[in-house]
Amino acid sequence: MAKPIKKEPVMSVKGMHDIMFDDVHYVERVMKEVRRVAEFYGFQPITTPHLEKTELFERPLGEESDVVEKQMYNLRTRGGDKLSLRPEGTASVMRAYFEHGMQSLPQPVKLVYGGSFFRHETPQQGRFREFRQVGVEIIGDDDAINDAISIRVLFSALQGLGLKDIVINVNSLGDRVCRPAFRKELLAYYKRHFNQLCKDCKQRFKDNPLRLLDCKEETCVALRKDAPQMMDHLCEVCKKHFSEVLEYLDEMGIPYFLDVHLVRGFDYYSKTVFEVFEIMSPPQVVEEGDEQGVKPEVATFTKIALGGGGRYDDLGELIGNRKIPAVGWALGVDRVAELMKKKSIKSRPETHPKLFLIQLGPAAKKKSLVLMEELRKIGVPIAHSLSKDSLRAQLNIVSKLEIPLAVILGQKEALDGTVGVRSMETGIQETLPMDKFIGTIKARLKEFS
RNA sequence: GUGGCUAUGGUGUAGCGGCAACACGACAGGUUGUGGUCCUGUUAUCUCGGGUUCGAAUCCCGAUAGCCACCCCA
Repeated sequence: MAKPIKKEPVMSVKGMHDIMFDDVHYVERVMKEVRRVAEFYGFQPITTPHLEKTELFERPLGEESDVVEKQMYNLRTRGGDKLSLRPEGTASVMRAYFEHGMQSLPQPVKLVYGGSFFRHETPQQGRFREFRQVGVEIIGDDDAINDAISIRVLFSALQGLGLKDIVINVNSLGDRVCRPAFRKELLAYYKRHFNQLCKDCKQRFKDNPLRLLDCKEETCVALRKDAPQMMDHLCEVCKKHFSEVLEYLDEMGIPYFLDVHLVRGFDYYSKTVFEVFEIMSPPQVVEEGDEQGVKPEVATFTKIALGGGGRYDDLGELIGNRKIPAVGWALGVDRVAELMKKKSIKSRPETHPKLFLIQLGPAAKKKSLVLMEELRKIGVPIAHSLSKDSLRAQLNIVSKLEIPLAVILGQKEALDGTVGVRSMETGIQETLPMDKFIGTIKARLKEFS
């Protein structure tokens, strides 16, 4: 009388997704393109572990920051070590820099990295708990040319991926010399207007005052118009640095906007900060006859944040107890991949097979294993369905896959030492001796390329 | 963490209190080696648990999950 127990099928973890089929090619293409451009500019690849000591992230990201406070996947080992799944890449790369004595290499050290990162937050469009980032870091030199080069790589990689409407917003956050004074003035200003702030901003006022500047609430936007700007408070060093960055960008013809309200999430940034966006066209009229489809407030330009970064001259001290200037950025790979797909940009060069290998009978099946390997060696992509034995079922698949040539290797052919080559379009089939097959097939394939 | 919306085969949907339907896909076959069409069959305890009712996929409550937005961020 035992009640049948219904087992819930095991599902993937919330916010962590399977990436399948062509989507994998998109993700890989983004990673590869960034790496290709970066390596051209002298960056070297690095891969760091997914798990790090929790403390590596605690100070650099800001112990009050949301990421550290509630978004990190923390775990404790049997030995009692506190570890975390990495929520971002810069701290790890910086750690590696010190750990492997990269100070003794010619400076700056230029590194490119990529992989999965983890944040425990509520998933929504374009934001998952496991997400992929690719990024670069230039460590050990404070010259503004490094800021510019890093942006150069970012921009070129996105262009190389076929994204045309890329815009870079830049700003300077000042440094330890000038930012405290600015912060004080900012707080004083907002203290006077505290009552007009939205609920969230009242919280920001306490936690992260710089963030007051990029609230989207109407009253706060109005308020910030008269708010003090970092730009007016930069010290001489920061001012010079920033204007040099802009000069280099001008020189390279990289389009950018000065966004004086741009701030970034992590504590470790100083001086230059930037974000990269794709400008989306105004939304099209939804469909004819759907009069309610167009909302006027939506009919403006929208932009999608793809990545961002900046300079972090103080991070070295937090991680390696040495002041090491650095600049870098990270790109949201999943977002870029999604965007490319939406824009019908190809994920990879065409490798769709033009040949399908059909086998019939045990002897042919074995021979086809050898034949496939020969084709692979000469670089001919091929499709097959070795687990199906009926000729009809196999031909059916050839049709569905829209493959122009079927190579038929059956019991008879196996005995004769021949293969049949059938054109799916015309139905014409010729029989080739096996030893001539490899030579002939290359020529035949040219018809379809 | 806070809110809104949704939940029917592998996928996309219909049914809105009375036998769960359709399309696509997948698989098998239509007399043992020649495809696309066609035909047949197979593919669902209507997310789960309670309640209302003679009767629930349908109405109500709860759970769970997913999506979207806020916060935050890439």
